[in-house]
Order: sequence, then structure tokens, then C-alpha cells
Amino acid sequence: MMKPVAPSFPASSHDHRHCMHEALRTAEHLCASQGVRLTAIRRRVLELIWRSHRPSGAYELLEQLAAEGHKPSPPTVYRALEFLLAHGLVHKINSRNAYVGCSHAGESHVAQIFICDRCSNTTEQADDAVERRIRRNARDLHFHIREQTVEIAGLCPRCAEQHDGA
Amino acid sequence: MMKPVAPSFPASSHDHRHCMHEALRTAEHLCASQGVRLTAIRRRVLELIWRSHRPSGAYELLEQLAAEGHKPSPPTVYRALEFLLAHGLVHKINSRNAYVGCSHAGESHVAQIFICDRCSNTTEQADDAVERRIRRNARDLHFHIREQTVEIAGLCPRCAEQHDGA
DNA sequence: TGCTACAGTGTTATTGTATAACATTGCCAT
DNA sequence: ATGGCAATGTTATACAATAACACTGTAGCA
Repeated sequence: MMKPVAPSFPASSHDHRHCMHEALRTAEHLCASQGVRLTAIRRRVLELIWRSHRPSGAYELLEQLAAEGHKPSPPTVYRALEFLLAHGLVHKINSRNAYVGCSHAGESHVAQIFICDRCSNTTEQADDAVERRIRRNARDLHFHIREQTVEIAGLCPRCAEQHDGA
Repeated sequence: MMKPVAPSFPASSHDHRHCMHEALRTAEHLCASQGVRLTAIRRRVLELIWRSHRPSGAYELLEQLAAEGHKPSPPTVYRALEFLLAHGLVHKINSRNAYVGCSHAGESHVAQIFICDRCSNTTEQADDAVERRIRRNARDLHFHIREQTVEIAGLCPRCAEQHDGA
């Protein structure tokens, strides 16, 4: 008995060319409106990250850049990542030491990120209820939040199905 | 105008000798009841981690072990950490690449961990409301959770006070 | 136009984190 | 005693991130 293929895990089935294009456009607008420069390297790194919804490691990005003739050194890529992080264009997935495009760039949100153990695809939510409850708990502790990091690992719908079948 | 010193961030003021002793006793009981061995190295690493509520890096632990004459190699420590993680005796703080003792060992919980940017002290909560809300969101995505990681960075009450004063 | 200041990038080297692969030891059940 | 297996030892290497300093190019301004 087959369930329908997951309609709800965005990475599963969508027009990724469009998705990526949107992200780049948004990035350009955001940088322009903030008076910061989306330079060639920064833009290229962002494009590479957006090639999929799987988090990319810094050295993976380095190799992809090398394959285009550039062959930059680690600091170059880390500086681009630092910029993209600072302007909310990508998220760092700490449990993977890797980076993924932010789906809510410019929206001032607190993200919860779901990561598939098997296919590595991710999806991002910004549920206020989670965020507020954590903020409330922090307040009770008299703790001053700078940043919330919520990462949920497990199986995406597609992979969970295959897993059940096996 | 001074607020009273944070009564609610546990790391601030408590009988740590007792706290640490309890943790070790619990670990022994848990291992015994599960028929697994809390060997000398594993126990030693756990003790070192419990010296404070600040997360310890693996190489930091290595140095502390070396100072006692042992001088083990990285895999030794990482294997001990792997064991302690697997049996719920410590948590890994991904945003720090470091490890901290679990305050709810044996209780089958999902932890939210608060980490102070300034003094590095941590405290752990297990709020079902946060956990359930995340589980609910996962269900809506048809995502099968294996593990939730919630890390909150910011200032603990004591450090926040000093910060305000400055 | 030319100067200055500073953001951005290049380069080299190093530090920090984690694991692969294989050898050895020691416990313990039969 | 011995065969099997968990635990540890050992060596080497992969992967992740940053320090420190040099160079370049662009924007603002005299």
C-alpha cells in the first residue's frame, strides 16, 4: 500500500530552477537595499549553495569553484560564507558543518531546519509558536537570547517511504 | 538599580561537587542496568566533562588526560565520547564542537540547551511544549524525526547583568 | 586628475576537529 | 585453553576554520 509522494517536504518536488532564480534575485535586492556588495565570488558561492537543498560544505564549494578554473583558497570561501550568513542569505547547519540557502531571506525569522539523514535534503520552517515558547523559557531563566538554533534530523517523506518498503 | 543574582540559571550557584557526584552515580547505575561497561577511560572523560557546566572540546579533554600521565590519542577520546553520547550521558553542542554533561540522563527527554556567549556556562531544559510543537510540525511535513537539536546562545543572567553595567 | 581610505581578495601557514584503518589487548563464556 | 568480541592502542590522514599579512581596486574627495 503506497502513500502519495510527500506533497509537503518542499525539497521533494518543485521547480528548482525557479526556486534558485528567486533566491538570487532576492539576494540582489537585499544587498542593493542595504548598500552592500554582492560581489562575483559571493554571488557564485550563493549560486553553488542553491544548486540544491542539501547543505554544502565549505571544501565542497571550494572544489566546485576549482572546477571552474578559479581555485580559490579556504579563506576566500569562508569570507563569502561569512558575508552570506551575516546578511541572512544562508544558514549554517552546525550538525553538518555545512551551509544551505535561506528560504526566508529578508523576512527576519527564526528558522527550524529539517535535515534528511538519507538524502540530506533540508527544509526550513519559521514557526512562531516554537520560537515564542523558547523565548518564554529563556525569559523564565533570565537568559538573554542572541540566537536560536533548531535542527531536526530524521527521514524526509520520500526516504521514509523507501525505508518502510525495505 | 540591581536585580537579584539570577536564581534560575542553574550553573550560576549550586553545590557542584554534589551535582557532579550525582551525575557519576547515575551514569554507573544506568550502565549497570543496561549491561554496558563504564570503563576507566569512559568514566574519566565523563568526570572531566562534569568538572563544569561549560562544554569541553575533545582536544581539551585530551590535554587534561595527558596532564594525568595518560596521553591518549584522539580516537580514544572520541570513542569515549561516542559511548557517552550513545547512552545519553552527555550532549554534543554542535555550535561549539564541544560536549557537556546531560542533566537528565536516563530520563528519555528532548533537551533545549542554553549557552552563554560570555562565560560558556550551559543549562539544559526539557520542555515538552517545545518538543511537541516541533513534533507536530514534523508530522505535518511527513518528516520522521530521529533527533531534535535545540541550542540557544546568548547571555546568562550573571553575564547579562555585568554587560548592562558596562 | 590624482590621492587616500577602506572594503575586498589573494597567499601562506597553521590550528582545530574528527575519523579511517589496522594492530593489540583483555575479558569472559564455553 | 581457546575462540570470539568488546575495548583500546597506534599511525596516518581527512575535513573544517582561522591567523596574519600583502595586494588590488573602487569610491569619495581635494
